[in-house]
Amino acid sequence: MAEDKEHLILETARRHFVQNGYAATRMQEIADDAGINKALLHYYYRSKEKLYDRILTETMDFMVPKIAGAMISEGTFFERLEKLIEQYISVLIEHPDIPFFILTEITQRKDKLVAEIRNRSHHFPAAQSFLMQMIKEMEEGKLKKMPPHQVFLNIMSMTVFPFVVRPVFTTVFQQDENDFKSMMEERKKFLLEFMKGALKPD
Amino acid sequence: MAEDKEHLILETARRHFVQNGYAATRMQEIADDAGINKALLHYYYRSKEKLYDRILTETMDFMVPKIAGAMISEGTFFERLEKLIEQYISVLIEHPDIPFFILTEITQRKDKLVAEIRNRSHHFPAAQSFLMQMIKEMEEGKLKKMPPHQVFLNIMSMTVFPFVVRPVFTTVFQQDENDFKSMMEERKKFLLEFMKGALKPD
DNA sequence: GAGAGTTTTAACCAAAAAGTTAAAATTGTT
DNA sequence: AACAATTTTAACTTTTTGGTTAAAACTCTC
Repeated sequence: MAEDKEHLILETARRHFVQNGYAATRMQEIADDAGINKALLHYYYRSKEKLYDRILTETMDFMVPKIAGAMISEGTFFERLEKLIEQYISVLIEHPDIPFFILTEITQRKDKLVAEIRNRSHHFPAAQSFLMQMIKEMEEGKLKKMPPHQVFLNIMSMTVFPFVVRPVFTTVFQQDENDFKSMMEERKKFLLEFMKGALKPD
Repeated sequence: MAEDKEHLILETARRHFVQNGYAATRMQEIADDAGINKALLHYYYRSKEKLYDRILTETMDFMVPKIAGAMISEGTFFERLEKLIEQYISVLIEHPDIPFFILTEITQRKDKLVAEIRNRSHHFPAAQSFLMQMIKEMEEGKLKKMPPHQVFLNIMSMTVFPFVVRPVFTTVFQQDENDFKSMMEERKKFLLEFMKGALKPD
């Protein structure tokens, strides 16, 4: 029972912080939502900031290895790109609020976020190696020559952005969660084909 | 002098709301930053919410016609795409915080935002017409056949997303504002070429 | 059933922030 | 100079929110 409540609090807090950000999250609401009282909240987690820090750290612990892991596979550039897109979108379908969470708190808590990113610098080589292979295959003529960082930005944009705008998107186009999910499923294959077309040498 | 102060307050409030969002913005900070006192703030704008609403409305009045206007030009699909990318990125270079602002307040004030979007439904045909031409040229074989809404999402992603992640991006890659600006300038031409490669029929 | 650990109750405190007020001071206009 | 409009001053109230406390109640284990 004890760890149950402790865990329940953490998961409820996660939902609130991730969906609403730090400033807009109320301790009372977390308590109400978890069906417990504020006193217990502070019994387990001393303060709002400590609770938030824990969520941020756990989120980074979860996401960074996923992204990095998706970039360090073996094979040709397109084989690696396929894994990256496939794995990345799959994780985001499961956790669609995380990109927005990370972005929301940039302005407020940029220093904290950047520190968390820097703490995980051992994952940086994954992105490096992915970029290097892109550059190599461009030089070998297997891919059309273009600015690698712009291409990288394109890949990131096209995978992550839909999840960032999801709340507007689904509302404006009157989609439900399942419509969006299946559009993102379709998107895995589509994005790879799209990138192949764009990067194929003339 | 009178309208000066009124205007100064509005512009200062705009900066704060746009950069920090509603919840994290303090009326006192707006007053301090504008070099006036809180009393005057309420003398002109009755409450925080009214002030915020005004900023949101003005922002939408500014952005929606810009985006729509960029989509309704004449010419071939690629001519129209060129204008869209060129105009859209130019506006965002001038107002890099706006995409983030709009996104930040989705979760909190989604209803307000969606209402503001719906109020401007007379601009929807612009996007419609842009999509229609894409579909037409796909059917004529001038463009490779692919899901039009996915292509549209790609265009939006690649134009807007860089501005959303700009704060992390510049920090992590130790860029300054000018580095970012020139990267976005380069991006105008790059994106068009990229899209041409991706959409060219085999 | 004794005792440790957990949870609730209910009231409370302190700080932050929004908002109000009234009088005085300043500025602009004629 | 007189008057109206603007702006400041400074103290104040109210609301919201994070955080605390102490006692009681409950639960689980031995």
